Amino acid sequence: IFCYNPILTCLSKAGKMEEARALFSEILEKGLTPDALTYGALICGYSKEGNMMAAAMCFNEMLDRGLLPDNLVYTVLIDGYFKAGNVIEAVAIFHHMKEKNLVPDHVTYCSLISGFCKQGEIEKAVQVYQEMCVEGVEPNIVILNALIDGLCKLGNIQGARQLFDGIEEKGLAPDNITYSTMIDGYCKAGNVSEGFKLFDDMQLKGVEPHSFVYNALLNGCCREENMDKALNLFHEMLQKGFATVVSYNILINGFCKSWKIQEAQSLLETMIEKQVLPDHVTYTTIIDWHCKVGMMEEAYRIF
RNA sequence: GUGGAUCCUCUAC
Repeated sequence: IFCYNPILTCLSKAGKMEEARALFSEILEKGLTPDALTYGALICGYSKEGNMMAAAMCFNEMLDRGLLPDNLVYTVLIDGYFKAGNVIEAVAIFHHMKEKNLVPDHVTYCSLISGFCKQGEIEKAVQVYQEMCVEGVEPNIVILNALIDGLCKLGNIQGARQLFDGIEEKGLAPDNITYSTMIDGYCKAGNVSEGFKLFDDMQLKGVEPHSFVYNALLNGCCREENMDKALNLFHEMLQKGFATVVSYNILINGFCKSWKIQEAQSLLETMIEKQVLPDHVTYTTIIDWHCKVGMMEEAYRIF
């Protein structure tokens, strides 16, 4: 079993659950006894791919064998249930974990907070955050990022900004994700200039913006249909090597929204030249807009 | 020790 576990872990991590399942059957056929790590690997893998039925079966089998799931197993289950939209089960698992006297850690709390945020239940997320603080788990930057994002996405940009402004007095420092979250929040709220202000601030603080930050701003410019500004930024990105397939997708969509289908089309050719592989988003965007303007022949050709 | 958490783009739902 000690030989099988690491292989199983690798398969689960790579998302190859059919193979993991086959290996697990082989373990049973050989008369070996799976241990907590064996089940842990399977549960992680299934949860990650959103197969919560299979994850739950493994979890129950594990309990039936008298094996004790650790913090990590509970956390991936909570995370998986939230991502599958099953808040009830996620919360039930959290309670189960506490009944077993396990101590939820940063990652567990973060999964709960982010999960509630994505379900639009920000007050629950805040409640968990407060409970976490009472339990003596100090907030870290990842947790604050999750909360800030939740507030932004629910349109509470002021609340997000308050949390953001309080980061340093907690002895923490905003990172690239913090900035890209806030900047995206401002851009989506229609306040692109505040996004650029934060973009300057972060550089003054020595946090070098990476591609997500640029992409958020790029998208902000496109939403304002300010394609000149978008192109300026894009050239900076090209120079710094931060232009990804997402950056191209944002620009292509921006041009399409401004009815500049030709520009979008030539950008598609540029990206191919530059060895940036178009993905399904690129093609969905281009094809969708060709349909919208009635260029069905061309849409089919690209398809 | 090892497996877990947070940010950007399109369409549809």
